[in-house]
Amino acid sequence: MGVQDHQNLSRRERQIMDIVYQKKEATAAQVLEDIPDPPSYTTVRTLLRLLENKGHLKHRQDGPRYIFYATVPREKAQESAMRKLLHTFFDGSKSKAVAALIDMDTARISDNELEELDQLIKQAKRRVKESWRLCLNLFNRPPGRPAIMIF
Amino acid sequence: MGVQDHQNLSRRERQIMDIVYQKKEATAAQVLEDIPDPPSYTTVRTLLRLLENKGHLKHRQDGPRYIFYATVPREKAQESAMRKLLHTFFDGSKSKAVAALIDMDTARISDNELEELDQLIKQAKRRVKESWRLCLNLFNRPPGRPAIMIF
DNA sequence: AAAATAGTGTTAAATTTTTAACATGTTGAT
DNA sequence: ATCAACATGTTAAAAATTTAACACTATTTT
Repeated sequence: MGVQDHQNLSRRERQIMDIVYQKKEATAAQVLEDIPDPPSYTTVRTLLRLLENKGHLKHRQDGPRYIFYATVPREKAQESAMRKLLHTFFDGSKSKAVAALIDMDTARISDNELEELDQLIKQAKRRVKESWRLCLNLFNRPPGRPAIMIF
Repeated sequence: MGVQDHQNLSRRERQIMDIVYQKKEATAAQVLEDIPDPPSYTTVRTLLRLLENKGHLKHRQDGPRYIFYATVPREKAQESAMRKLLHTFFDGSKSKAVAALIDMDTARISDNELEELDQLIKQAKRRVKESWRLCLNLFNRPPGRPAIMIF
């Protein structure tokens, strides 16, 4: 039990875990940079140690300093966070979530991101050629009924 | 300022807000039913009142009891929650989020949901016919380049 | 090598969160 | 109309979170 409950984290703990997940790994100083209403540096370190004691974080040494990373791998946390969001705001419906994503407008996008997107699109292309199950799954439809797909 | 920060909620406050959003509105008793590691009924009521004082909830009367609902409308909260998720786990990339949604497998789906999906698909169909801007937006691409879209 | 800098660990106080006992009012059934 | 059941409001104690001072160690700079 224990570890996995992203639920039972306190406010600060949650903020820190989010930062660590966002940055993949982080030092105390980096966390401090990103945390809202930042407390003192010492406080951040205390919280990091606390999270480590609770089993949510581990660290490796990098010269004199600690680099912290989550024990639950990003993909796992990602999925349960998405699941939670789906449940709380989209009645568990993936299609509704996709619809919301489509409607969202994003301000700007880096060249880096653009390149990643190209990769993703290429991958998706391949996968789609390979099988239609993705589409059916996306809309949770039984294989019998046809799904509509724009690509 | 103030209200909108879903960030600054304590653990219990967050749990309650999530339940209220998930159920659209809820009485103290209903919240108690859904809350993990449930405290006493009195405690739940205290928290609801607290959240109302802080401006996160309002209530209307239903006979003898209060029915609570969020002051920030569901769609708004939805969007900022999605944005937060995107930032924390998907490097701000909508396409990555969609990819993750596609890969997620859901256990089962109700007839009700199925019907809703049909509606959503029909709507999307219409919108797509109307404009390709949706697709471009989804992948954050400049209008020049052609986009690929899975639907 | 001494001083300054940047890190860690310990400890405990201040604050906030969480809890629930108790008092009170309102609805509904007998 | 009285009693039980079920609401709400007030209040304050208990627990947990949050904070940071202080002591110490290792690197880096002068």
